[in-house]
Amino acid sequence: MSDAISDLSAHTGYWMRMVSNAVSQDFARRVAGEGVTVAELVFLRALYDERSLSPSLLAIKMGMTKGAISKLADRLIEKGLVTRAEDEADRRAHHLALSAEGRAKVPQLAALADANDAEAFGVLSVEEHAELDRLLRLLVERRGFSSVPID
Amino acid sequence: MSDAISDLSAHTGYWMRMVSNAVSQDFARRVAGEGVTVAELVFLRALYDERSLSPSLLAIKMGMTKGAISKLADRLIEKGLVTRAEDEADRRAHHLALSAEGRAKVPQLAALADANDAEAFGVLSVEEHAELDRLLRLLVERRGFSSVPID
DNA sequence: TATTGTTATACTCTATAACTATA
DNA sequence: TATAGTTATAGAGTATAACAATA
Repeated sequence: MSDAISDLSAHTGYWMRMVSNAVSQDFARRVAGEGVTVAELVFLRALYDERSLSPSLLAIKMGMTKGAISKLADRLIEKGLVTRAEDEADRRAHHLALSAEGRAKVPQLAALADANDAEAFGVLSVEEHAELDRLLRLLVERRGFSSVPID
Repeated sequence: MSDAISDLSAHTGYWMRMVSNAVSQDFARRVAGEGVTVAELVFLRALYDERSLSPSLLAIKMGMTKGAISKLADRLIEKGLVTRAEDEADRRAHHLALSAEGRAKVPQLAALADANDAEAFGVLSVEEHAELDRLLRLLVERRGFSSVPID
């Protein structure tokens, strides 16, 4: 028929995608129960440590475009979790912040993230889990990956 | 302000998504140069070892729905890489197969996959790379993950 | 002119379900 | 009735660029 070529499963990237996607999809299902997507969770989490952030800063922080931030913000404002205000000095600038409801929701979402990670990687021994962490951080460091990952 | 909660970067899943998405996006860019998406590549690769496959079997093999397979097939037929034929015995059934052009393209795409994996994980030592592989396969096995991952 | 944000467009992947044709 | 496939619809993420308002 045709020449034998390397199977997709010969690649580390193949297994990495399989694990990452499965874990992310589990996570997406969990947070969907709280009425948000994973991207929205990251957005809310980024605002949790700040009084407010501009769309531009948030875009850099999340590794997304300004346009994507606008859409996300629209949805979260619609859900009552985020507020948008104009800057008084520079009237081009906006301030995005958590509403009281949004701020209350972040710890619940963080607990879901804890639970998801525990379930996903709890099948590894403590040593294996630590080694996996080390290797992943090593890759991020050596390859220069950045930005919060969004699925 | 608010209670301190665990940072997203405390989770293995966070780093896994970051690495996986970066590697997948690199890969997507590479194969885009050949005019296909990653999902299309997996589709073509699945047909490479067979004379033909039904949409149903392909859906199971790729972990996708029949509807998604239909759309993918439409695009690949449009690109001249795949053919669709009716079964003579059971006129509900279809046969999806690689065109000559499609069959010629798979080894090129496989070479891109090889190169992408080498670049992505070449920053690890041979031992570290092997250990990462082992841990990922362990997770797939113990958690029962399945289906080809599509980004 | 440059910058801040929003809006518009388009494409991919995903999921569900309605629908057609055939068995 | 059940099965094989296609088609329709909708939501989410991504990317690019056009656009309005302000500096």
